[in-house]
Amino acid sequence: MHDIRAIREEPDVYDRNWARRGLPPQTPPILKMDGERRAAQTELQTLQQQRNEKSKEIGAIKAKKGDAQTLMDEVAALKTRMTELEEREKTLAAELDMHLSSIPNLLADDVPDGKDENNNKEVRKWGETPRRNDVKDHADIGAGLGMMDFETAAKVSGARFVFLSAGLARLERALAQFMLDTHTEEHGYAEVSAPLLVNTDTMYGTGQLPKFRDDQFETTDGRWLVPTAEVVLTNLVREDILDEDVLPRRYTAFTPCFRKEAGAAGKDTRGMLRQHQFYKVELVSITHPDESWKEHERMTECAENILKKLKLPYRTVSLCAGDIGFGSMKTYDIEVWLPGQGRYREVSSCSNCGDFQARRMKARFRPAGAKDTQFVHTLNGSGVAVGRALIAVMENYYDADDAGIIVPDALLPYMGGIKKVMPLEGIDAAAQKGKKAAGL
RNA sequence: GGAUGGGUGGCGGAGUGGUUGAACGCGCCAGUCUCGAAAACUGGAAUAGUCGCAAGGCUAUCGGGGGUUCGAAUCCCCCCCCAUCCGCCA
Repeated sequence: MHDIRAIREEPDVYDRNWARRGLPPQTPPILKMDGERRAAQTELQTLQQQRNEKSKEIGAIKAKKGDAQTLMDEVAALKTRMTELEEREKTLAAELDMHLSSIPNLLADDVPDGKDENNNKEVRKWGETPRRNDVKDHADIGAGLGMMDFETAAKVSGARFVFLSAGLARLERALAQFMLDTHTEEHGYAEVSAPLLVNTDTMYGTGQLPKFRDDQFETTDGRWLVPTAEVVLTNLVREDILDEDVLPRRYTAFTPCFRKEAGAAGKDTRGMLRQHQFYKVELVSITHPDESWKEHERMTECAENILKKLKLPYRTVSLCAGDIGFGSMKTYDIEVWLPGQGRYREVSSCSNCGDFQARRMKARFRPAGAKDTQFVHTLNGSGVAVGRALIAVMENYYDADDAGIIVPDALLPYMGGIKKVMPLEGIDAAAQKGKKAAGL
């Protein structure tokens, strides 16, 4: 959400910035609505003032048992116009609000120009990505293990769901726990177990609504399944006025995420890369406005650290203007190397939203000794997507000799003594026939 | 799901139609006193919008939305939320 007063003052700044995202000038219609709204409001307030004054007089006259009929008629006469103005003001305000809340955040100056992901700028790269001949894609590896079953998931739930079992399920859980422990014990994030169903105001606060309704699962009682823990963790400070010294606040949570993937028809249909439901460990920081850029770098490093500990090759890219998310001023995507695909794929996205979400949520802090409040800055990042990290572990740690997956050192403490996830007995034949995974 | 009781300023808590933006208490800020502090005393302080160069004015806000009325925190209707009890349940 943007500050309408700031837009009034420098509409050009806004239009120029939004143009980088490919938007046509937005401020002319905004300023027009705003002007009309204020005109209606001013006239209405004048009439309200008259009404209040006269009503007060009536009260005084009646207290003395006088006759106030003339005044009462006068006030009654104001009503038609007042009702008219009230409605006009309300309609215009709603329109303006709808318009404003559907416009994306301003971009930071150092966001690279560009139309789509091809223009993203690599900022660093970590790890070796040797060419190998014995690579396999995670869906094949999973089938070979007998622990990844899309057919049954389709029967039970539909497309874009999966059953994991045995060692793979355990590996997924180990990943989540490892990430959570790292963020809480080494990176200073507070662990939170949070609601997964949220109300409309909450979804509005972080920017999923009103614009991205079609991407969300809505319940029959008007609630929404969270598409990411960012939603709940960020809304933790909604409508709060925090003391300055409690900033920054850092939260982490391990949750399922639910997404309709409405715009992704036909994309990534193979394997479990893009699902309606997946696990993710999320990082959220609430900071002082002066600290958010530093925090953005720090958060990105925290996410990268997970991949380093897992010894998974990755690169970090700065998203270009055309690829950056709605609420973000600047975003780093961390992409992990997937040998099976021979390319890097996103496992984390770290964004600084500035005060964009804070405005929507009315999340503020009071600078020490100050009378007025200021909006906090909010940041979110995946630390990291568990499902995709599992894919990366499977493909990078695959041992072609025995079709097993070597457990990365960092995960050993969480695997109950399992050092390698091996195919289930008799699985080869079943897998080749396309039969249901033997582990289920 | 059923029943009952509630939602008022940072907090507690008054207030059932007319200068109530809202008593009182706590907390908070400034000052007096003090070497300094505490206590005591005095004063100050809501949020948003809007008009104005400014000083300042005005409007709205007592869970949310409608309604009655010249006038609503106070009356009526709908909704939401919270608490307790019953039922159900991991």
